[in-house]
Amino acid sequence: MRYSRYFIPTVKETPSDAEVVSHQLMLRAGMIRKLAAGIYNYLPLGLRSIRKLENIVREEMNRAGAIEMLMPSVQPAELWQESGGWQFYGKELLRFKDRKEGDFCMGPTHEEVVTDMVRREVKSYRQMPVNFYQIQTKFRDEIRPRFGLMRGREFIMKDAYSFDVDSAAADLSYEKMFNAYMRIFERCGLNFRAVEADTGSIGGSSSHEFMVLADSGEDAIVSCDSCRYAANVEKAEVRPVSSGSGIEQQPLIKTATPDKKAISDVAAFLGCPVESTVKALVCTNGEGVFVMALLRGDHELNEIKLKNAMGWDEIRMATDEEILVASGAPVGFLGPVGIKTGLSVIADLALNAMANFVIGANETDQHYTGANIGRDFTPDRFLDLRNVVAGDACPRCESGRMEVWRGIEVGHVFKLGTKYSTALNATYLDADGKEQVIVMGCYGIGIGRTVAASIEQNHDENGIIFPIPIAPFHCSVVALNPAKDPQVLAKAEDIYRALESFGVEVLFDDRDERPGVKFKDNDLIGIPLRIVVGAKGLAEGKVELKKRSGGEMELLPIDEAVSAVRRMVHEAHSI
RNA sequence: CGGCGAGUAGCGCAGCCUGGUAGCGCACCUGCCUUGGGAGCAGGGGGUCGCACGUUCGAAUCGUGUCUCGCCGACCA
Repeated sequence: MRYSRYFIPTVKETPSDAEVVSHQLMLRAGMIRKLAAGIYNYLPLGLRSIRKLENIVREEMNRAGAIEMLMPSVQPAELWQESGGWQFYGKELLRFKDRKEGDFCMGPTHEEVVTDMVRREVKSYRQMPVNFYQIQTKFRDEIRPRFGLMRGREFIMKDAYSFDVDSAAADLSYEKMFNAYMRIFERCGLNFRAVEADTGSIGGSSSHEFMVLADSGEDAIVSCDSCRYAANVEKAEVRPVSSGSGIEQQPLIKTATPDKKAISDVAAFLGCPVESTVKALVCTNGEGVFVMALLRGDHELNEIKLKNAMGWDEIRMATDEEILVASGAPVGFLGPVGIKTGLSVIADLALNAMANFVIGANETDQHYTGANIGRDFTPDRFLDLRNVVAGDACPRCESGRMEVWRGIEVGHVFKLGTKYSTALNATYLDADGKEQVIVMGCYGIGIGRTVAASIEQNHDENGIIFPIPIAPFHCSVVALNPAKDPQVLAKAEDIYRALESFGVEVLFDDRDERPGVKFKDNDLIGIPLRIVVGAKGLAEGKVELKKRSGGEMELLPIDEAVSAVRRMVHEAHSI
């Protein structure tokens, strides 16, 4: 491709509304342009990267036995009413009417459509297992789209749906997809983790998220430094501690702690470590049910664990007024000792190992010291309620310690079970002629988000550094002062042609621009390899070869430069 | 949906408080010059100041309403 005939509108200045680096760089590199909030044009360069990723995904999905198809982005309301999603989904589902006043929506996902297709066509156990996938545009009317392609409203997604005769077979389908995802993200050259995840509103029995490690990631994940355990913090388990014993119990003493509400202030005021305090938090399901959660002072409540333990659909922290009504105690001085009956108290497992701790006295400006479980109060239940923190012991192996990362969710695999097949009555006849419900799984990859995540992970102060497999071009050939030096232009053109004849995708920078401009542009758009053809080197029959990722610039004879590029591109594709 | 902030040339911004000819840098066009890391000089084009209503002799500037965008929060396969 000749740069002069292509379209790469780069910009020097960083657009003010782009916050994360991948968004800034995709805008600056001329890969995307915003059309409306969370809705983007994919310009030629951006599209090339997206297509590269799509093809990797296709190859691996096909290799894993999935079958490509394409479903509509506009979907009839009837299907969503049948699954219950029409009511459940809320405003994120963009709804509208056609000319005949019929209700439709833009598909935010395709479980309904694919299950409808399957229930019509798949009637026998002989037709399974089967797994359909598509690469398609989804629309979710996010409350707050942000970070460019990372969280758009319209976005490209690969989604796959497996259909099996029973849950053992479904487990196999799940495993195939899991392995395919590992290959996909490895081929993309990404530093990622597959983590256990909460199944959230989509339901189902188990799921893994594929997280690209990046400081700008919206999710916190943890992984063991010695075994393979890794999980989203939402889900990550804490290793149970053995109960403390043999410590002599101190008396329970009510102590004045004037105006000390935050647990760190209380600890500082009383001169004890935060680890010796217990904080009480009140949560509600928003429907009038409240619960008091007890945690060690320095620990953080994991609302999802509490929500799941309570069997609630929703959870939030109670407001100050609600707390006063539910517990009869003022915020900042809450505690379980002598608490209002009817408010259930759940203690985090860490409290098992604690003795003689500080805790709120349910009176303004008062805390207890020397509190002990069993003697002074008894929680209704002990549960794992807190977030894992760095350094925690691994729940799965003996020696491991947990590490904490930020991650960008680029893929998600779910065991769906029979949620949709039951709702939509997708059944088949087994070998005995008996009707059975199909067992499903669903598997998504955010295509645009993965490209953005790659940039998030691979960039420097000059711009993007694409790994070869998803780079829009493999190599650029930069002709220095081509308008003035026909010799340079001619040689550069030869190199361009030679590389293309070997299947290398080349961006030939034949523009009549100053060298500095060309170098800056080529760095910005992140082409992995660069050959510079200049008059000086050419006098010796040599050109420069440099990797965008760094390393030394090499001055090589033309033939050697060409074959080196050919070799590197070939190697990158044979992972 | 709550709190905060912003809408002035393609991009980044000043001007607004204190009403009176709409400005700067980058980008763009022409010419000269320059050519190994976003050069220089000269000239030039481009804006119903988000929209509507109001106050005023006169509104980018003051008031009211509205729309859009962003940040924080809640929310989120």
